[in-house]
Amino acid sequence: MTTTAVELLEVVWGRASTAPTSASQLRVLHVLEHHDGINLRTLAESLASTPPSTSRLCDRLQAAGFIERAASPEDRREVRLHLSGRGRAFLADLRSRREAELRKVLADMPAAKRIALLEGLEAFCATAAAQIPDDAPESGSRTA
Amino acid sequence: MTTTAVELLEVVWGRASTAPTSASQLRVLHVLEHHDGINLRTLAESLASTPPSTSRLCDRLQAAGFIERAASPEDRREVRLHLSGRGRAFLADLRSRREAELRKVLADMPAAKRIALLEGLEAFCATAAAQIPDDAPESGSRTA
DNA sequence: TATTGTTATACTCTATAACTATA
DNA sequence: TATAGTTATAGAGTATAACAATA
Repeated sequence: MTTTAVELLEVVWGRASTAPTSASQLRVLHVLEHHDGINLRTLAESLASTPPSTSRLCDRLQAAGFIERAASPEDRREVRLHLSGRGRAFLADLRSRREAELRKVLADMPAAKRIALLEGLEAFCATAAAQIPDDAPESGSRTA
Repeated sequence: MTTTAVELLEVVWGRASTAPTSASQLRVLHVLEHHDGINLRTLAESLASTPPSTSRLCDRLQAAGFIERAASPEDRREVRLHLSGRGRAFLADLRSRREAELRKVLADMPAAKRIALLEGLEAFCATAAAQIPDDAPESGSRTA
Protein backbone atom coordinates (compact mmCIF):
# COMPACT_ATOMS: atom_id res chain seq x y z
CA MET A 1 0.00 0.00 0.00
CA THR A 2 2.61 2.48 1.09
CA THR A 3 4.79 1.31 -1.77
CA THR A 4 2.04 1.99 -4.25
CA ALA A 5 1.45 5.42 -2.74
CA VAL A 6 5.09 6.43 -3.09
CA GLU A 7 5.27 5.17 -6.66
CA LEU A 8 2.14 7.11 -7.56
CA LEU A 9 3.51 10.23 -5.92
CA GLU A 10 6.59 9.95 -8.08
CA VAL A 11 4.41 9.83 -11.16
CA VAL A 12 2.38 12.79 -9.95
CA TRP A 13 5.52 14.80 -9.29
CA GLY A 14 7.00 13.66 -12.56
CA ARG A 15 4.27 15.65 -14.25
CA ALA A 16 5.68 18.76 -12.61
CA SER A 17 9.29 18.30 -13.60
CA THR A 18 10.23 20.38 -16.59
CA ALA A 19 13.59 20.30 -14.86
CA PRO A 20 16.72 19.58 -16.84
CA THR A 21 18.24 19.27 -13.39
CA SER A 22 18.90 15.78 -12.04
CA ALA A 23 17.93 14.45 -8.63
CA SER A 24 21.50 14.83 -7.40
CA GLN A 25 21.68 18.42 -8.52
CA LEU A 26 18.33 19.09 -6.90
CA ARG A 27 19.59 17.79 -3.57
CA VAL A 28 22.49 20.23 -3.77
CA LEU A 29 20.12 23.12 -4.37
CA HIS A 30 17.98 22.03 -1.43
CA VAL A 31 20.92 21.91 0.95
CA LEU A 32 22.23 25.25 -0.25
CA GLU A 33 18.83 26.79 0.23
CA HIS A 34 18.93 25.98 3.93
CA HIS A 35 22.68 26.39 4.47
CA ASP A 36 23.84 29.32 2.43
CA GLY A 37 27.62 29.71 2.36
CA ILE A 38 28.27 26.08 3.34
CA ASN A 39 31.66 24.77 2.31
CA LEU A 40 32.19 21.91 -0.09
CA ARG A 41 33.26 19.36 2.46
CA THR A 42 30.20 19.91 4.63
CA LEU A 43 27.96 19.82 1.60
CA ALA A 44 29.45 16.47 0.60
CA GLU A 45 28.70 15.15 4.09
CA SER A 46 25.13 16.42 3.95
CA LEU A 47 24.67 14.49 0.71
CA ALA A 48 26.34 11.40 2.14
CA SER A 49 28.69 11.75 -0.81
CA THR A 50 32.38 12.53 -1.26
CA PRO A 51 34.20 15.82 -1.91
CA PRO A 52 35.31 14.93 -5.45
CA SER A 53 31.83 13.90 -6.59
CA THR A 54 30.33 16.95 -4.97
CA SER A 55 32.93 19.20 -6.53
CA ARG A 56 32.00 17.94 -9.98
CA LEU A 57 28.29 18.33 -9.23
CA CYS A 58 29.00 21.93 -8.30
CA ASP A 59 31.00 22.41 -11.50
CA ARG A 60 27.90 21.59 -13.53
CA LEU A 61 25.51 23.57 -11.36
CA GLN A 62 27.83 26.56 -11.56
CA ALA A 63 28.12 26.20 -15.32
CA ALA A 64 24.31 26.13 -15.46
CA GLY A 65 24.15 29.30 -13.37
CA PHE A 66 22.31 27.81 -10.40
CA ILE A 67 25.04 28.21 -7.80
CA GLU A 68 28.13 30.33 -7.16
CA ARG A 69 31.49 29.58 -5.61
CA ALA A 70 33.21 32.22 -3.47
CA ALA A 71 36.51 32.11 -1.61
CA SER A 72 36.17 32.18 2.16
CA PRO A 73 37.60 35.36 3.68
CA GLU A 74 38.67 33.50 6.82
CA ASP A 75 40.32 30.37 5.51
CA ARG A 76 41.61 30.60 1.98
CA ARG A 77 41.38 26.85 1.53
CA GLU A 78 37.61 26.91 1.85
CA VAL A 79 35.00 27.54 -0.81
CA ARG A 80 31.70 29.13 0.14
CA LEU A 81 28.77 27.87 -1.90
CA HIS A 82 25.76 30.04 -2.63
CA LEU A 83 22.49 29.60 -4.45
CA SER A 84 22.25 32.13 -7.29
CA GLY A 85 19.10 34.14 -7.87
CA ARG A 86 18.35 31.87 -10.76
CA GLY A 87 18.82 28.79 -8.61
CA ARG A 88 16.51 30.15 -5.97
CA ALA A 89 13.83 31.00 -8.51
CA PHE A 90 14.14 27.58 -10.08
CA LEU A 91 13.60 25.86 -6.73
CA ALA A 92 10.60 27.99 -5.84
CA ASP A 93 9.05 27.31 -9.21
CA LEU A 94 9.60 23.57 -9.05
CA ARG A 95 8.18 23.42 -5.56
CA SER A 96 5.05 25.34 -6.46
CA ARG A 97 4.48 23.14 -9.48
CA ARG A 98 4.89 20.00 -7.38
CA GLU A 99 2.48 21.23 -4.76
CA ALA A 100 -0.03 22.15 -7.44
CA GLU A 101 0.12 18.60 -8.81
CA LEU A 102 -0.28 17.22 -5.33
CA ARG A 103 -3.23 19.49 -4.57
CA LYS A 104 -4.87 18.27 -7.75
CA VAL A 105 -5.00 14.79 -6.23
CA LEU A 106 -5.91 15.93 -2.73
CA ALA A 107 -8.73 18.07 -4.08
CA ASP A 108 -10.33 15.03 -5.69
CA MET A 109 -10.29 13.04 -2.48
CA PRO A 110 -13.28 12.88 -0.13
CA ALA A 111 -12.67 15.34 2.69
CA ALA A 112 -12.75 12.68 5.38
CA LYS A 113 -10.11 10.65 3.56
CA ARG A 114 -7.94 13.69 3.07
CA ILE A 115 -8.06 14.47 6.77
CA ALA A 116 -7.31 10.86 7.63
CA LEU A 117 -4.31 10.89 5.28
CA LEU A 118 -2.77 14.02 6.72
CA GLU A 119 -3.39 12.89 10.26
CA GLY A 120 -1.83 9.50 9.52
CA LEU A 121 1.15 11.02 7.73
CA GLU A 122 1.89 13.33 10.60
CA ALA A 123 1.97 10.43 13.02
CA PHE A 124 4.07 8.41 10.58
CA CYS A 125 6.62 11.19 10.27
CA ALA A 126 6.79 11.74 14.00
CA THR A 127 7.30 8.03 14.62
CA ALA A 128 9.81 7.48 11.83
CA ALA A 129 11.80 10.58 12.78
CA ALA A 130 11.93 9.41 16.37
CA GLN A 131 13.44 6.11 15.19
CA ILE A 132 16.18 7.78 13.18
CA PRO A 133 19.19 8.68 15.31
CA ASP A 134 19.98 12.38 15.53
CA ASP A 135 18.39 13.49 12.29
CA ALA A 136 17.56 17.12 12.97
CA PRO A 137 13.94 17.23 11.78
CA GLU A 138 13.70 19.77 9.00
CA SER A 139 11.25 21.80 11.04
CA GLY A 140 8.80 23.78 9.01
CA SER A 141 5.10 23.35 8.65
CA ARG A 142 4.31 22.89 5.03
CA THR A 143 0.67 22.26 4.31
CA ALA A 144 0.91 20.08 1.24
CA MET B 1 4.02 17.10 4.94
CA THR B 2 3.78 14.52 2.19
CA THR B 3 7.27 15.48 1.11
CA THR B 4 8.61 14.85 4.57
CA ALA B 5 6.83 11.51 4.72
CA VAL B 6 8.37 10.30 1.48
CA GLU B 7 11.83 11.42 2.50
CA LEU B 8 11.51 9.61 5.80
CA LEU B 9 10.30 6.49 4.05
CA GLU B 10 13.41 6.53 1.91
CA VAL B 11 15.54 6.65 5.03
CA VAL B 12 13.55 3.83 6.58
CA TRP B 13 13.94 1.69 3.48
CA GLY B 14 17.57 2.62 3.19
CA ARG B 15 18.10 0.69 6.41
CA ALA B 16 16.91 -2.44 4.59
CA SER B 17 19.08 -2.20 1.52
CA THR B 18 22.06 -4.48 1.74
CA ALA B 19 21.64 -4.47 -2.01
CA PRO B 20 24.63 -3.94 -4.23
CA THR B 21 21.96 -3.55 -6.88
CA SER B 22 21.15 -0.06 -8.10
CA ALA B 23 17.69 1.44 -8.46
CA SER B 24 17.80 0.90 -12.23
CA GLN B 25 18.72 -2.71 -11.85
CA LEU B 26 15.96 -3.16 -9.29
CA ARG B 27 13.39 -1.80 -11.70
CA VAL B 28 14.47 -4.40 -14.25
CA LEU B 29 14.03 -7.17 -11.71
CA HIS B 30 10.57 -5.86 -10.82
CA VAL B 31 9.41 -5.81 -14.41
CA LEU B 32 10.81 -9.28 -15.09
CA GLU B 33 9.06 -10.60 -12.02
CA HIS B 34 5.68 -9.67 -13.47
CA HIS B 35 6.48 -10.25 -17.15
CA ASP B 36 8.64 -13.31 -17.40
CA GLY B 37 10.06 -13.90 -20.88
CA ILE B 38 9.55 -10.28 -21.97
CA ASN B 39 11.82 -9.18 -24.81
CA LEU B 40 14.41 -6.46 -24.55
CA ARG B 41 12.56 -3.88 -26.55
CA THR B 42 9.40 -4.17 -24.48
CA LEU B 43 11.43 -4.06 -21.30
CA ALA B 44 13.08 -0.84 -22.45
CA GLU B 45 9.64 0.64 -23.06
CA SER B 46 8.42 -0.43 -19.63
CA LEU B 47 11.38 1.39 -18.10
CA ALA B 48 10.82 4.44 -20.29
CA SER B 49 14.39 3.85 -21.40
CA THR B 50 16.10 2.86 -24.65
CA PRO B 51 17.17 -0.53 -25.99
CA PRO B 52 20.92 0.16 -25.77
CA SER B 53 20.78 1.30 -22.14
CA THR B 54 18.56 -1.59 -21.24
CA SER B 55 20.84 -4.03 -23.04
CA ARG B 56 23.78 -2.86 -20.94
CA LEU B 57 21.72 -3.02 -17.76
CA CYS B 58 20.91 -6.63 -18.63
CA ASP B 59 24.59 -7.33 -19.34
CA ARG B 60 25.44 -6.43 -15.75
CA LEU B 61 22.44 -8.19 -14.22
CA GLN B 62 23.30 -11.31 -16.20
CA ALA B 63 26.93 -11.12 -15.14
CA ALA B 64 25.72 -10.85 -11.55
CA GLY B 65 23.53 -13.92 -12.02
CA PHE B 66 20.19 -12.22 -11.43
CA ILE B 67 18.70 -12.65 -14.89
CA GLU B 68 19.08 -14.91 -17.92
CA ARG B 69 18.87 -14.29 -21.65
CA ALA B 70 17.34 -16.93 -23.90
CA ALA B 71 16.80 -16.95 -27.67
CA SER B 72 13.16 -16.84 -28.71
CA PRO B 73 12.09 -20.05 -30.46
CA GLU B 74 9.68 -18.12 -32.69
CA ASP B 75 11.71 -15.16 -33.87
CA ARG B 76 15.45 -15.61 -33.73
CA ARG B 77 15.98 -11.86 -33.49
CA GLU B 78 14.28 -11.71 -30.12
CA VAL B 79 15.76 -12.29 -26.70
CA ARG B 80 13.61 -13.66 -23.91
CA LEU B 81 14.54 -12.30 -20.50
CA HIS B 82 14.03 -14.34 -17.35
CA LEU B 83 14.59 -13.80 -13.65
CA SER B 84 17.02 -16.43 -12.33
CA GLY B 85 16.35 -18.27 -9.10
CA ARG B 86 18.89 -16.07 -7.46
CA GLY B 87 17.22 -12.93 -8.78
CA ARG B 88 13.86 -14.07 -7.52
CA ALA B 89 15.25 -14.87 -4.08
CA PHE B 90 17.00 -11.52 -3.94
CA LEU B 91 13.78 -9.66 -4.68
CA ALA B 92 11.78 -11.58 -2.11
CA ASP B 93 14.44 -10.96 0.50
CA LEU B 94 14.67 -7.24 -0.21
CA ARG B 95 10.92 -6.88 -0.11
CA SER B 96 10.57 -8.68 3.19
CA ARG B 97 13.32 -6.57 4.74
CA ARG B 98 11.65 -3.39 3.52
CA GLU B 99 8.30 -4.41 4.91
CA ALA B 100 9.90 -5.31 8.20
CA GLU B 101 11.41 -1.84 8.46
CA LEU B 102 8.08 -0.31 7.56
CA ARG B 103 6.25 -2.40 10.14
CA LYS B 104 8.71 -1.22 12.75
CA VAL B 105 7.42 2.29 12.23
CA LEU B 106 3.76 1.33 11.89
CA ALA B 107 3.95 -0.73 15.07
CA ASP B 108 5.06 2.30 17.04
CA MET B 109 2.17 4.42 15.81
CA PRO B 110 -1.05 4.80 17.81
CA ALA B 111 -3.60 2.39 16.34
CA ALA B 112 -6.01 5.15 15.40
CA LYS B 113 -3.32 7.00 13.48
CA ARG B 114 -2.25 3.85 11.70
CA ILE B 115 -5.78 3.20 10.56
CA ALA B 116 -6.18 6.81 9.46
CA LEU B 117 -2.94 6.57 7.48
CA LEU B 118 -3.89 3.42 5.61
CA GLU B 119 -7.37 4.68 4.92
CA GLY B 120 -5.98 7.97 3.63
CA LEU B 121 -3.33 6.26 1.52
CA GLU B 122 -5.88 4.01 -0.13
CA ALA B 123 -7.98 6.99 -1.12
CA PHE B 124 -4.88 8.83 -2.30
CA CYS B 125 -3.82 5.92 -4.51
CA ALA B 126 -7.27 5.48 -5.94
CA THR B 127 -7.53 9.17 -6.75
CA ALA B 128 -4.02 9.52 -8.15
CA ALA B 129 -4.34 6.37 -10.24
CA ALA B 130 -7.61 7.64 -11.66
CA GLN B 131 -5.84 10.81 -12.76
CA ILE B 132 -3.09 8.96 -14.58
CA PRO B 133 -4.10 8.01 -18.13
CA ASP B 134 -4.23 4.28 -18.82
CA ASP B 135 -1.81 3.15 -16.17
CA ALA B 136 -2.96 -0.39 -15.45
CA PRO B 137 -3.13 -0.33 -11.65
CA GLU B 138 -0.74 -2.97 -10.36
CA SER B 139 -3.59 -4.84 -8.72
CA GLY B 140 -2.64 -6.79 -5.65
CA SER B 141 -3.50 -6.23 -2.07
CA ARG B 142 -0.34 -5.83 -0.12
CA THR B 143 -0.88 -5.05 3.51
CA ALA B 144 2.19 -2.94 4.26
C1' DT C 1 51.60 17.52 9.58
C1' DA C 2 46.55 18.13 8.96
C1' DT C 3 42.82 20.02 6.21
C1' DT C 4 40.35 21.86 1.90
C1' DG C 5 39.50 21.36 -2.52
C1' DT C 6 40.84 19.66 -6.99
C1' DT C 7 42.45 16.50 -10.69
C1' DA C 8 43.19 11.52 -12.35
C1' DT C 9 40.99 7.36 -13.18
C1' DA C 10 37.36 3.96 -13.28
C1' DC C 11 32.64 2.10 -13.13
C1' DT C 12 27.41 2.55 -13.65
C1' DC C 13 23.61 4.61 -16.05
C1' DT C 14 21.82 7.25 -19.64
C1' DA C 15 21.25 8.64 -24.60
C1' DT C 16 21.91 8.86 -29.93
C1' DA C 17 23.86 6.88 -33.96
C1' DA C 18 25.75 3.12 -36.51
C1' DC C 19 25.92 -1.74 -37.21
C1' DT C 20 24.45 -6.99 -37.45
C1' DA C 21 21.22 -10.52 -37.93
C1' DT C 22 16.79 -11.90 -38.93
C1' DA C 23 12.17 -11.35 -40.99
C1' DT D 1 12.72 -2.72 -46.16
C1' DA D 2 11.60 -3.06 -41.44
C1' DT D 3 12.53 -4.91 -36.81
C1' DA D 4 15.43 -6.89 -32.62
C1' DG D 5 19.39 -6.44 -30.48
C1' DT D 6 24.13 -5.00 -30.08
C1' DT D 7 28.26 -2.11 -30.30
C1' DA D 8 30.37 2.73 -30.52
C1' DT D 9 30.67 6.91 -28.38
C1' DA D 10 29.60 10.58 -25.18
C1' DG D 11 27.93 12.85 -20.91
C1' DA D 12 26.33 12.70 -15.89
C1' DG D 13 26.98 10.73 -11.39
C1' DT D 14 29.55 8.02 -8.21
C1' DA D 15 33.88 6.40 -5.85
C1' DT D 16 39.03 5.99 -4.43
C1' DA D 17 43.64 7.66 -4.84
C1' DA D 18 46.94 11.21 -5.76
C1' DC D 19 47.84 16.04 -5.69
C1' DA D 20 47.93 21.34 -4.72
C1' DA D 21 47.35 25.07 -1.65
C1' DT D 22 46.77 26.65 2.88
C1' DA D 23 46.74 26.27 7.87
